[in-house]
Amino acid sequence: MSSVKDVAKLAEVSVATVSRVLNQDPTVKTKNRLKVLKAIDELHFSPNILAKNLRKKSSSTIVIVMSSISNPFFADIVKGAQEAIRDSNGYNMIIGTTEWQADTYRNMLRTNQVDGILVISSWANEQTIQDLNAHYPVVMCNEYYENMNLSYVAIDNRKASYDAACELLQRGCKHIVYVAGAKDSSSVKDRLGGFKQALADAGVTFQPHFFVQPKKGREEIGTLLNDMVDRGIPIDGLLTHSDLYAAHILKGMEDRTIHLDRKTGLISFAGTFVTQITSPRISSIVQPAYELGFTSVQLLLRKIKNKEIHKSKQVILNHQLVIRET
Amino acid sequence: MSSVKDVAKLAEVSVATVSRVLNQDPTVKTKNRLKVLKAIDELHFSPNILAKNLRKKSSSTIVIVMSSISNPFFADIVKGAQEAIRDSNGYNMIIGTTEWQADTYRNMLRTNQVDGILVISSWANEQTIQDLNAHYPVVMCNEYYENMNLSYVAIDNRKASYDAACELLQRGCKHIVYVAGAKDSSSVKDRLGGFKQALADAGVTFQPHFFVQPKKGREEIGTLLNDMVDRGIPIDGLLTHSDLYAAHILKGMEDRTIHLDRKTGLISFAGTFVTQITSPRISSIVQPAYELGFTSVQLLLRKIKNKEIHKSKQVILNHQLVIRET
DNA sequence: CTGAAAGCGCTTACAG
DNA sequence: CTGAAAGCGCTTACAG
Repeated sequence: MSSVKDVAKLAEVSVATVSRVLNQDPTVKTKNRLKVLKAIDELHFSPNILAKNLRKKSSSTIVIVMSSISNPFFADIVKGAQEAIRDSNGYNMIIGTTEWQADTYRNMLRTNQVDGILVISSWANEQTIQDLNAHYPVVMCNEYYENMNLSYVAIDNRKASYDAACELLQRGCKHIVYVAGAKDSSSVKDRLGGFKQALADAGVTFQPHFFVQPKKGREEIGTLLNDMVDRGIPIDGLLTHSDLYAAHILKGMEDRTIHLDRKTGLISFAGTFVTQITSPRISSIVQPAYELGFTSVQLLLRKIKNKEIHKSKQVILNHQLVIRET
Repeated sequence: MSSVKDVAKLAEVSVATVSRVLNQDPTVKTKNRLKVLKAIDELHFSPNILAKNLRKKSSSTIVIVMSSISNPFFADIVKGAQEAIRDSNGYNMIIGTTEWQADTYRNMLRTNQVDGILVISSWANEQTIQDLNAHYPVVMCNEYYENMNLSYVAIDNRKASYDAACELLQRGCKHIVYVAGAKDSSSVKDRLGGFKQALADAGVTFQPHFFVQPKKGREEIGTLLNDMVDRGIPIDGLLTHSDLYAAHILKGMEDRTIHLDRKTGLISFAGTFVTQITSPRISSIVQPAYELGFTSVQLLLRKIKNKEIHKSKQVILNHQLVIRET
């Protein structure tokens, strides 16, 4: 419960000197420094961060917003982010929830509760991001918006999707269903673009009814696909936006005639642990989740430290096509 | 960038009045209130939370500590917690990481950055919890410590484990391997206790070499179990501390002679989505993750609001044995 | 019902 | 190298 005042009194110096010791100001004479350190120790003093941030108008804290905490892919990104924070010496990170509105985050930034914001995936619309990005340090991870001088870290989703589609086409798949993500984010668009491109390059016509976008949740996929099977539409390949989609498809298809293996391929994004516990194990475009998080935080911290709000940088990390049992 | 001072000037009242309007003080005359509200609107003012908390010595924020963000069971708990926070009108929640040391949390509590702490699972040792619990509002979720007047929410792990073991015994399993959690937490102990009790009640001797505790990570389980199989030790049932253990066992055993189905049973804790995407689907003790989180936050908020640091309450929620395909 | 003033616990020009 | 003082943006007794 002690404050700098108490420490100052005990150490027989001014509060200014205490503050200087706290902030490693080299001008403090060793003798005084030692006295202060001793007093701090005796009183079990530690500074009030609230007061410090209020005064300094900065918090050495970033907030990371995730659309869904239960997605294992995001969890891996967070691990990378944590590591970068640990390497940052002095910065902290809090995890915000999507429950909070954009206003909450804007306020946190405005009042210096946090110095910057890392947006993982598509939590907010373009307008919101643009608004935040104009005034505060923002980095997006995994998704992006064009034409707004935004810093982001992602993979080349178009290329990744193209690669996956080529793999399926090479296996001889002709009737490939594309299961898109629920929201119309950049990754959803880019991946669909890459998929179509691969078909076109292989001389295969893209059939609109092979495009499936479950807007209401994972359960819907099963229904949608089973409908297709029941209507006699042939399916000999699938490319899905997420591992969990793929896992649910695998389960949903189990008691149908369609059998998903290495011939009738199933490839998913993003290669989390989920792809390793299903039977068969799911082939996937593995995204460097850890690096995505790590690099994003590096970018954000650089922005904050160098006060480069209006300087943006884009980093594209490499993906990898890993063939497992589908 | 405006402050109460700016608002006061524009509304032609004192900052005290502005503050009163901000805090819904009913004594402010309607005319003044309207003037203030208008000024707030015009200036796009919103209060600086840092300054407010510093002055009020409370933050209306709780922090939730999780041992692992990537565990789907914990993610479900967090969802419940979020819902309770939303119902709380006015409280916020931040998610802390295990990276932070106990000191960080103690400091957050001491300097009113947060009003209370919710500890999910076993993040800290008994001494740390006791220390925090003596001075600040603490609630534990999913785990507990005895003899320290601690509030917690959990299931009856002993009973749950007993139930699961009985199911296996009833199926005729004689050689049941028990795969314990890595840390020696209350749930790990209680579940082992329940398991042993069930064996005893059924007249089956507990064999120490049927107790497996992978301390180094999930990968170890496969090795440990395969060793047993290779040494000719018969296994006709398994009870595991987590869904992920079970999922990995299922994969690890695939190419062994042992086949895990509804006869040679496999039952896991806690029934997350993981148990539904494996083949076969894993039977499990389903824990009410959402309710665990929800109830924990309720308990914590009550403690904070009523300033009942030294009054503790324990809530035991019901578990459920769900038989799927193992 | 309202305002002037003190204070939450820090940091930082400024003067010496 | 150090201290007195101002100030970050709020809230809250206190007096009127």
